[in-house]
Amino acid sequence: MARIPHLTSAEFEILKVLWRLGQGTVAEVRATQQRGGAVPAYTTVMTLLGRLAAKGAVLVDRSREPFVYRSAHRRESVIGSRVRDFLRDVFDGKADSLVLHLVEDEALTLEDLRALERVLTKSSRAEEATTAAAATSTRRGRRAAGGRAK
Amino acid sequence: MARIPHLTSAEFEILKVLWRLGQGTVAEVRATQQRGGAVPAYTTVMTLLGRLAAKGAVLVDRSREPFVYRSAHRRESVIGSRVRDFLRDVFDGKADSLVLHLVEDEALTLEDLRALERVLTKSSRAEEATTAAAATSTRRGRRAAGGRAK
DNA sequence: GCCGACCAACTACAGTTGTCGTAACAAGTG
DNA sequence: CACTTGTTACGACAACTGTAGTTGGTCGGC
Repeated sequence: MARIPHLTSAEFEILKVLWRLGQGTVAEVRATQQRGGAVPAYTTVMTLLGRLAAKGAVLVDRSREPFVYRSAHRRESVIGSRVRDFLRDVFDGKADSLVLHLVEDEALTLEDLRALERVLTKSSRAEEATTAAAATSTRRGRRAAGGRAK
Repeated sequence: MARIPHLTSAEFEILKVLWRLGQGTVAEVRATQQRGGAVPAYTTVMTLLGRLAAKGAVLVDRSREPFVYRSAHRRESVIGSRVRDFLRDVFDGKADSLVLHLVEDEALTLEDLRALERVLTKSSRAEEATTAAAATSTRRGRRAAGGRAK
């Protein structure tokens, strides 16, 4: 599980664009960056992509010019890392505390929670089915649920 | 609803201590700061408390020496602000996306979710009851569920 | 064969953050 | 009283961040 380097907020924004595009040149990233109003200078985007490349967060294809950049990690991994950090810093690592807060703060309703649960119940059943199928056929299986802290 | 100023991570740690203590002097905060191993220098804590005071995040009682500091905002408010920022930056403001991620990332199990729901269902019923009682008796009421975005 | 459009490499720079060191002062102690 | 101890007020600083200007090379045209 590759460790995700620390990303500043400007860098993270760049990554989000890269995930959206799949990959892109400095100019493409710059054009896609849709934050309200001002587009950052070309060199600003370049600097950021350079820093990201330096810390291994993006890969650069220098065989083509202009260089083509893409994220070195899947979106889910990076976001997962951010969530874990946030959880550790703010909720002492306890995910249920966060969800509880969300509901109490009315960012989420009880109904949202139930809807989510329905979706998840269904998908988890589907996954069990495919896992079982895979197990009996290809014997490939998938990584079982790892041990979660506390 | 007082706007919470932006807090750096070191500043937030100080606030956490202050909430734990209720209030405290530089020395007390410093002693309570329990991060693994190294205690920060006395002046480091002072600088941080000073910066927090400067941005209105903590209140200082200078009538007593050593000065006594305490958070200017309730824990829930500050955390709520942090959560909202995080949600906006990482999940496009969608709380349900975050919870979905949590479950998919196994930080939370379906069972945790159900347990949470049970707790919340019970407390929301209790709140309804008290609200109704308050409404019929003192006419005081409480802020109704505010409009949530989207 | 010079020109403007692109592009990568550097350099720059002010602001922010995390951590301290020093000076100066009040109170307690031998 | 000379010292030690606990405090506040300031100043410092290196690392990190967000943003961008400058330099110098390439390439397709006119």
